[in-house]
Amino acid sequence: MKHSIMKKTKAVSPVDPPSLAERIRLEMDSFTPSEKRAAHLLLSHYPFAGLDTVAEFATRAGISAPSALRFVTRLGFSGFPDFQRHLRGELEAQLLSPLAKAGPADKSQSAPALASFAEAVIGNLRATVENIAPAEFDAVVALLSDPRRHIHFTGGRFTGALARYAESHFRIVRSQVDFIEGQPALWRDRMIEIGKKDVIVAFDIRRYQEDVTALCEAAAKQGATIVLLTDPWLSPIARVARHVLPAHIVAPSNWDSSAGLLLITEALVAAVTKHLWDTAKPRMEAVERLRNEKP
Amino acid sequence: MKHSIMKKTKAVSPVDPPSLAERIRLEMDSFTPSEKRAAHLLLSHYPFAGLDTVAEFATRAGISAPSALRFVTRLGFSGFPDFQRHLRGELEAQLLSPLAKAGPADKSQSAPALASFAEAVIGNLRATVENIAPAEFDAVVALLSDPRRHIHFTGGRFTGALARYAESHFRIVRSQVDFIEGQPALWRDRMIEIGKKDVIVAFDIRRYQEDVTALCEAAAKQGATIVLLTDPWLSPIARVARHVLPAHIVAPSNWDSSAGLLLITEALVAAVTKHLWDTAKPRMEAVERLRNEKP
DNA sequence: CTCAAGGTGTACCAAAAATTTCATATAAGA
DNA sequence: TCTTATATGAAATTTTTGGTACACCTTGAG
Repeated sequence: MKHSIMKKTKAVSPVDPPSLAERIRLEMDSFTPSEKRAAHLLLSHYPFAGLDTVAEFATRAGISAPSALRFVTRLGFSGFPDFQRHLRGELEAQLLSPLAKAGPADKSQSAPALASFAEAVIGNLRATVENIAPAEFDAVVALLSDPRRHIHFTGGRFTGALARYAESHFRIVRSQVDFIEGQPALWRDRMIEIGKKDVIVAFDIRRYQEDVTALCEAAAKQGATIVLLTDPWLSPIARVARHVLPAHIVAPSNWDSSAGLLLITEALVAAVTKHLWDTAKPRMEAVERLRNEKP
Repeated sequence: MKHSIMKKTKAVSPVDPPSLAERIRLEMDSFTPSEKRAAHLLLSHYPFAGLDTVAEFATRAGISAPSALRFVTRLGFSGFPDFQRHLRGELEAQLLSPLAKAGPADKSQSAPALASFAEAVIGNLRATVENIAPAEFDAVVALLSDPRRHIHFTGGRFTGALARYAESHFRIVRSQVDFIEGQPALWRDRMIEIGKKDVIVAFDIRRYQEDVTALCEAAAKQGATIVLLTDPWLSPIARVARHVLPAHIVAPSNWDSSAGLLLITEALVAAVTKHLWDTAKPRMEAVERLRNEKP
């Protein structure tokens, strides 16, 4: 009972944790006079008043150090440092949740390349989310969560890396996952294996690559389901795709930004992992175990 | 007299920005290696990392207590307690100004998976930008723009894809670019070629991979310059890295998000492309031409 | 008015933290 | 290559802090 409060160092429960302040308010009338003084000080400058030394805290509360000690002990802490740790923990959790904070104004001037680039990318992400129908997203999640399906990832010269990134995650979450190189010579023969049970997840943005298009068209002809991650102008693959998830890609650069594609990818990974958690968890544990037994 | 503590730290200027964090970012390149580590730790968990004891702070930063002391002294504080007082002061001012902001009423529940995931990622990007010293970023840009250097990209099982992504862009912008596979068997022999003229750009986030670390250590020993893209907890590679660019990676998922790493990567690509434009442009045109003449 | 029974503060001690010292390692300069 | 300057950490030292024992109040019941 006593120290049940402190275990919560990182529990990150969805509901706001019962702040210490709240508890103090509740128990206020059961406190001794000195304790009340301490409580009032703490509540009036919560939680900063408690971050000083005991001596400081006691003085400001108008009591003696031992009384301050007794106060925190009574709250269930094992000592003053323990009490402070808790306060800091609360503070950190509170400050981190609305981390949008983002310093105001001024820095834009000195804003180096990185900052302005980031703002553009953030704009892309927002626009990307806006333009994707939740239903479409959910449908893709359901598709990729179907254990009977075989999932193939592929992409172009730049986006191929994203396809790899996706594959390396899905490979752990579920079985029947692989990566197909874009060059026709490398997939021509595998195409015979592709059928209705297969899903192709293709990444393709402008300067659309003919070989990736060819791959998807061939697969579609065999009855495979195509999921396309592309830009707002839509890769020609869209013609044969069942699901299309477009991402905004324009950035203050000579190159396009793939951040939106990565966002969708990671969101899909997260959603599918959650969806398949019962089977994914053991798989992930098994992978961990295999990695750790280093010969 | 009693309450003097609360007000002492704030220089009640109407504009509050001279945050310590900002100053640290500015002076970053004038720091010694140990000081940089301390600075990175502090910035990545600002300001909470500094609220512990010196010993704790030093350990987490991977340096000794005296070095931590020297760091805060260098920042102009008379000692560690003084430094902590300042941090608390900033924190209090910051938390009190937009009072009652953080409405605990969160709509995250009703928001679709993609949207809430995007918000978290955007938060990560902002935090990432905040915590990278412009000077550090610029230094890396200069390094990667040096045509006499040979650039090698590498990464772990997930981040390897990002390294590939980086490589596929830089390869077009400049010469002397390649990708090194993480497994020791694949790079052992190449290591003889690595020397002072080489730059290793390593991607490594938690569940840090031993083989990537080994690669970097070996390369560093040969005199190569290491650039590290990692998370705020810093991969062990940081010990041998000349430049460290940390990205926030925590997302509402069972997996970490690499969006911050991608952001940095793309910003680097953009900056280097611009920097080398005179030589990059002809290269890019040549690549286009070669691609188009499809036999 | 006396006498418990908590409540509180003073004085002291032990523990922990901050800081200084100094030898060693590392990088810069000649 | 040899020096010199600088950076760094282990260990010793000093200072501060948290914690405790105990005596002194205060209060309320008999």
